Amino acid sequence: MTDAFLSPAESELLAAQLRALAHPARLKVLETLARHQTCVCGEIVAGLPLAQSTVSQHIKVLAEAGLIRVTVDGPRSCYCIDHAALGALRGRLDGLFAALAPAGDAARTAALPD
Amino acid sequence: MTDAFLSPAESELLAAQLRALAHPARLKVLETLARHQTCVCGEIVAGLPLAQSTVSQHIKVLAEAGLIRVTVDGPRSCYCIDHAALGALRGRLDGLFAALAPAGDAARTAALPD
DNA sequence: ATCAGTCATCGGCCATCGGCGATAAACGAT
DNA sequence: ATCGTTTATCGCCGATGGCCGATGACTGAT
Repeated sequence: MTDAFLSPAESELLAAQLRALAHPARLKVLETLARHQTCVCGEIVAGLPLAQSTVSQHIKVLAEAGLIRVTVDGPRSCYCIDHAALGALRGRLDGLFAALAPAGDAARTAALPD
Repeated sequence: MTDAFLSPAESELLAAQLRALAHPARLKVLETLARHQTCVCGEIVAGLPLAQSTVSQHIKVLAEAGLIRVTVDGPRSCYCIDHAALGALRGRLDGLFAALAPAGDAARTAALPD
């Protein structure tokens, strides 16, 4: 484990998923999806100060990153958080933070000065 | 806790830091910085297939996101990971993942099917 | 068949990103 | 003062992102 913490492919994947998360609107979409724990559709649009087409784009980004799943349910689409993918991402992030921590400082989980 | 998991300001900050992380080159910069646990300078450039100016830009992005700190040391600049900021970010991410998890599923940390 | 509702996609607009080479700025050494 | 070294900044470019309105595809109901 002294060679490379992230393979190029891993790095690319992690970066892609982080990029999908790295937008307030998309964070809000995920939050909305989590609140109604089952899938919703146009409610996401209602909760954002953006046009429907824009929200649709954001949803697409999240879906392409594999963070949410789409289910076509009649005339409307329902989305839900892919908890497995989110968990995997969390694992990757844990690995990243562990790699970036000073040497073997594995116990540095929740002890923050501020 | 039924209202908003992320305030608009929090959301903005988190998104900004995630965006800083969301690039393979910048991940590599952080990795390099972590390996030489003290600050380095042009070694970062040597470890990347990019021009010096490009790397400098990436470093700037990381610095502006508050993830690394710059110390001018004579003619050369030394960078080091801001572990406090990284820890804070990790905390924010933990909060995010907790908020996105199904209801009160706090124990879903490392049990992933795939 | 027609209409209304829902969502995805298209095209356009502008801002930002990511890359580069070139240049400037700061410093140590000669 | 003049180099050489190191880093930051400046244009420049193509590509991408984010936003919108408009349109299209699909469905269910009339």
